[in-house]
Amino acid sequence: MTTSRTDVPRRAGIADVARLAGVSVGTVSNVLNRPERVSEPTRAKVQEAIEELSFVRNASARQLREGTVHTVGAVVLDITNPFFTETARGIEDRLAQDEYTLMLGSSDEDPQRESRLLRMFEEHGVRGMLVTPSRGSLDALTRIHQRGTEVVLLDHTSPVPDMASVAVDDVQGAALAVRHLLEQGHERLAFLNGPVSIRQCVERRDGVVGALVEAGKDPAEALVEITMDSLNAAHGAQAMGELLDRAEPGVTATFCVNDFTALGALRALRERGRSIPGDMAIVGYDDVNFAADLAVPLTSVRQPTHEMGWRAADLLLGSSEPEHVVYQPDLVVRASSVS
Amino acid sequence: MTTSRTDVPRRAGIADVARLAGVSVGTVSNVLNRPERVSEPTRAKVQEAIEELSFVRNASARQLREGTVHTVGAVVLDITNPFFTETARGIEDRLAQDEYTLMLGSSDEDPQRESRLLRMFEEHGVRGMLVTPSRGSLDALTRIHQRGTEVVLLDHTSPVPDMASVAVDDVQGAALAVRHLLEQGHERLAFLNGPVSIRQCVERRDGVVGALVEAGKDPAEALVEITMDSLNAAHGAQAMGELLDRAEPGVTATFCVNDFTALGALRALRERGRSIPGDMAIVGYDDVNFAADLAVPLTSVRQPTHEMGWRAADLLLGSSEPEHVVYQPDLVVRASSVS
DNA sequence: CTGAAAGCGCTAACAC
DNA sequence: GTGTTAGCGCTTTCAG
Repeated sequence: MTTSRTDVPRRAGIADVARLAGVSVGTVSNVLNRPERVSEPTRAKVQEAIEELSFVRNASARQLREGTVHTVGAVVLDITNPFFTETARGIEDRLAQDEYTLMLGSSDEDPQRESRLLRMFEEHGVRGMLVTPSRGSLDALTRIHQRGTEVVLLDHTSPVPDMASVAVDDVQGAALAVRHLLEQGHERLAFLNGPVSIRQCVERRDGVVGALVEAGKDPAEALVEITMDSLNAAHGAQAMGELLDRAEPGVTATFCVNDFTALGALRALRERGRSIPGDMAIVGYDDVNFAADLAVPLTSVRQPTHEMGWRAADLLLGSSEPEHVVYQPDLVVRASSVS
Repeated sequence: MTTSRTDVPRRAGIADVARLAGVSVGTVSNVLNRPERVSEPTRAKVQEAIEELSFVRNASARQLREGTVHTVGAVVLDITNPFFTETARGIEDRLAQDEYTLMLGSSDEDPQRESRLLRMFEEHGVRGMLVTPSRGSLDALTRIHQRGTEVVLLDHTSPVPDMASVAVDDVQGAALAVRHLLEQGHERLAFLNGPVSIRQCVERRDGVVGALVEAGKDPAEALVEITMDSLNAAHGAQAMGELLDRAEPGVTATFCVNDFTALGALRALRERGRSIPGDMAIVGYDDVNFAADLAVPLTSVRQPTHEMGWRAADLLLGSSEPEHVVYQPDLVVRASSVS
């Protein structure tokens, strides 16, 4: 004996509410959207009917009618990367203020996965998208933008003036780190960097070189760069091992392109009995949540991730002129670089 | 001289495509949804028109018509918590397989924020929701479920058989940790735990006590529990300091309710010159990404987070009977607990 | 202040 | 194989 009727009672609609309250659908809609235009008693009746039927608005129908929605799409490279996790939280917090819903996806820098996300967001008619573009996806974004969906680039500067962007200055971040090490009296530096296919690695390299030149040094002499395939602790440890094996004279400080790499470098140093920062000073990048609590607290470059996400969403919802925001990172000095 | 026509050309619809291709809207719809029913030449014409107009389907209209959508909502406590970040990625990966869109929100265990998210998801007519409920929100979820939206509880066992759930056994996780420490020959243990308002803390405590009893020990004697207000490194360090100050005789191992706490405990031990694991063995919980790369690699309880998210989404999309999955955690043994 | 009715863009019968 | 058409649930003129 099935009771399909009560099992899944068709969701009550505005018409059901109107019927129960003894008014027209127009009035119910007014109660929902412009309550001030409805007399107190009718409003009460309608509210009661809404409770009674546990009526839930149908966002699709609303959006179909209104054209625009309270939904924003975001594409990051990988949500498990702390940088993007924090950024996503910033986006979420700004959207919550205006009761917007966040659609989120990770592209993994896979063009196919990325374009699938962009397409889905566009189909859903999002109010706008916040996108960390991977290589070569700007064309697609430009087309989407031309078709009328607002786009804010995340962690990327904009190629065109009418597409907003929020980024952080990687050149400066690396320069801060290197200037700090030079101020501590180090004469030669190592730089554990990632592959040139990663934009951040290229820009941080520019910052490193720039700061050396600015200090009157010849990068060819003062800098030892080691390139890693991947930016994790294992590769960081291996790269530091290689550096120590080379026994480069006078290299007393290392700048690591991110904190995980630095974590590996610290481990390699300890395993070889080197003291930090006595034998080797270390600076990382990202200021991840555990940087301050390591055996030797790690000096690191901090980026305003939450703020970036917040601001990117704000650019979208604020809907003024497209802006191009570039944040400046900070250096958080800890024991790994000062004695 | 404004060109509002070309500035924001009204998004092309199925009707525009039909007109340009010289066919009817029905045929266009068929090309989109059941291409096999359309002759090759017409399909080509339609595809061409689609390209030409850069037509993008309107998901709202589709959903309104079809009733159901390719959208799933997820509510976690805080996306910046690594546990949920990994879970979210698992959800995302499963959804990607079926071209579903993920709507995501963090509740911060704030009932208001949570119910706002649930309401928005329900209004959007999501296919289902994956929810980590905070205290007392099960009633709301039950109502939503009764109204016809599928619900899968995340990191929480289900109170009713027809609401699916995916959880991990916290009692077992803690028991694994304690058994391991007992096997290493420790006679008395400390347990740095969080407040009873956190379910996990209560269950892990049960696991700790259970494992002691199982080993024939009296928890009142063999266990020193210190309660922390918050589960971060600072509180962990403070709690470990307190433990050392008390100079409890024979306490040679500490189980920390999570890895951040353990990180703080490790720091406190080092600052006081204690050796790890010689003077004090440490076990954490969560196996965060940096656990293996610390100065003393941390033994920790690993939970299949990505898998949990994946499975939760799979329960939803698989749409068979509601299931109640309970995962068993693993203990990852590292240097912090074995000499 | 309230009601009636016209769509928003699309899908799925149902005709042809 | 293709065309016609009736809605999906809601908002919003426009009358009353």
